[in-house]
Amino acid sequence: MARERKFNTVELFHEAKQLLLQHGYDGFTFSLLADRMEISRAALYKYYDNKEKLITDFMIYEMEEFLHELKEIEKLEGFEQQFDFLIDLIFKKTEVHELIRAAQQVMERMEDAITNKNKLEKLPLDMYNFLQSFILLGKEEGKLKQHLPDGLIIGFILQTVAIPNHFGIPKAEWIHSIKEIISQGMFMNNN
Amino acid sequence: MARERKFNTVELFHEAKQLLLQHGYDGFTFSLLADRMEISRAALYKYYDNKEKLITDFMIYEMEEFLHELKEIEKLEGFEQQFDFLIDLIFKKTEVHELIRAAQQVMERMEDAITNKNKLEKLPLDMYNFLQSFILLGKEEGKLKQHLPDGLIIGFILQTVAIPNHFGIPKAEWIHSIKEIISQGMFMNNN
DNA sequence: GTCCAAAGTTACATTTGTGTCACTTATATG
DNA sequence: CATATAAGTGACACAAATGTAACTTTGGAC
Repeated sequence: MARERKFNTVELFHEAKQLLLQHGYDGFTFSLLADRMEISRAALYKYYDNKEKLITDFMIYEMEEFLHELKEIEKLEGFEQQFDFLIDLIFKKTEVHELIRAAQQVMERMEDAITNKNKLEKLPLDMYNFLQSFILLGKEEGKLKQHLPDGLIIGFILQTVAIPNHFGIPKAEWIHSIKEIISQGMFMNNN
Repeated sequence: MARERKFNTVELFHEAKQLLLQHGYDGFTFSLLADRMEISRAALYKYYDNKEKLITDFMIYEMEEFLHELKEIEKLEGFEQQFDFLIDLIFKKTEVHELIRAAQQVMERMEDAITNKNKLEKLPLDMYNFLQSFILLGKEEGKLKQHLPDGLIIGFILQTVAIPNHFGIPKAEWIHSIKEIISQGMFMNNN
């Protein structure tokens, strides 16, 4: 009983992601977004009170999706299979990491929109906590070194995705080498 | 034969760095910077034509300083000493990495200011090339695995600085564990 | 002490973004 | 086919950033 919508949330979030990755929080504007969507700027205000609301809604959506895919890890048996799955997932969803970074920026300037703030603060920790059971499995199976802090192990793995491949090493070799360094290190064993 | 300056380039770049790290390229403004320096905005235009010029000048300064400190590495004998020096330097100058990231953002929007553009594109590569002789030494001494791509080894080491320490693990333990993972990996050797 | 040149400021025009409101348009339903 | 209603637009007032130009201040040289 009303007119058809010109865009949906998935499209909107897709364009928002591009802009956020390109310009960061401060460079993200409703004008840019509206232009890309080929709608008027005012139309965006029908759905989101302001920039903060839109961005936080988007980030929550994005992180929840990542977390959802991540939960598939539980279906795999044994630490080494889970390890491979995790690395591959991280490289499939390269951006989530940058977005978590951007999320910090947003939170610094958030007084209101408390609902979202709570959710947004909780999600990265949820992810870390969820991954901790994966780390625990690795330590129980005697695969991971006991004395390394869980937080570092998780952070280390997640961070590898951001290593810039300046010399254009082929993706397969790149990921393979990263797995090797993470697991066995870059030193020879001849000391 | 003229009036005394209220600020010097070092102060200026110091404040610029804070702002850039906090707000990124898009959120960096002359107003913010002038406020912090307690000078008028217009005074900045006496020295820099625009935002791009100031930021690129600053980045070149910052990277050159890092490169200069990095060159001290040549005075050290043997790969392992150099390895320790490099890790410590990276953790001392945590921000350089984020700045290199921000530099990419700037370059995308640079048509003019060609002089700076060339210099700015060159510097990260200079750093990589310089570090390659360090990698070469490691491989020659039989300390580093021959088959790992140089670019990955360098990138990997530089990237560790950005791992977020969400759980506040003490700095000494943190850095020590990172060195261990880089060199020996996080897996046990019992496979 | 005068005077020049560089340092700094104030004030203005322009542009870009924000948020709001009155308005128009499309369409499912009766 | 009439109409209620959500979707979308255009236009306004306000705020903030940019770049420039005319102005004032300072301090060393003569």
